[in-house]
Amino acid sequence: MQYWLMKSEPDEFSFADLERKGREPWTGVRNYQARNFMRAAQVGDTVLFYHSNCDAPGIAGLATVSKLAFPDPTQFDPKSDYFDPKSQRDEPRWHCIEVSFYKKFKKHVGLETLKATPGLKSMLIMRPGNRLSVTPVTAAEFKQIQKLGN
DNA sequence: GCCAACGTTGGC
DNA sequence: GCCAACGTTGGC
Repeated sequence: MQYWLMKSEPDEFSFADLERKGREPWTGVRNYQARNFMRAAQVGDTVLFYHSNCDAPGIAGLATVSKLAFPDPTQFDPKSDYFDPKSQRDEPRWHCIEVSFYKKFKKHVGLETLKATPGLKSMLIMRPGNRLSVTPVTAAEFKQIQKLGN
């Protein structure tokens, strides 16, 4: 059982959107490190859903991984923003996972709260300039964040 | 809108 | 394989 933090811009796709839809294929990740983390994700892993690039950056709630990594269909779609002409169908460059809504936090855990919590200073998301949209979270970090949210 | 950080690209 | 230029991310 692993824990992950996944970023999304709420203008594009928010935690409320996930709650409404139930599940969502996490397409459009075009960063090798983030892709590798998704390839490592297992069904049942827990996901911290982070809102980035918005008025109130922070963690809105929890999701779960509901499908193992599979080829991201948007890489083959010329009409998609995420189209990658260099990716071959028999050797797809990009993968995505499916995430499902799990639980809303009672309290939104804001970035400033994460920053103010000593045990969370090591989180990758805290690193200045970090741009990974998928990052692993340790069990200890997860426990603390869950406490903050409930 | 600014700007620091960092991944990617491409010339050499 | 180096590295400058460029684009993007994301907090502020």
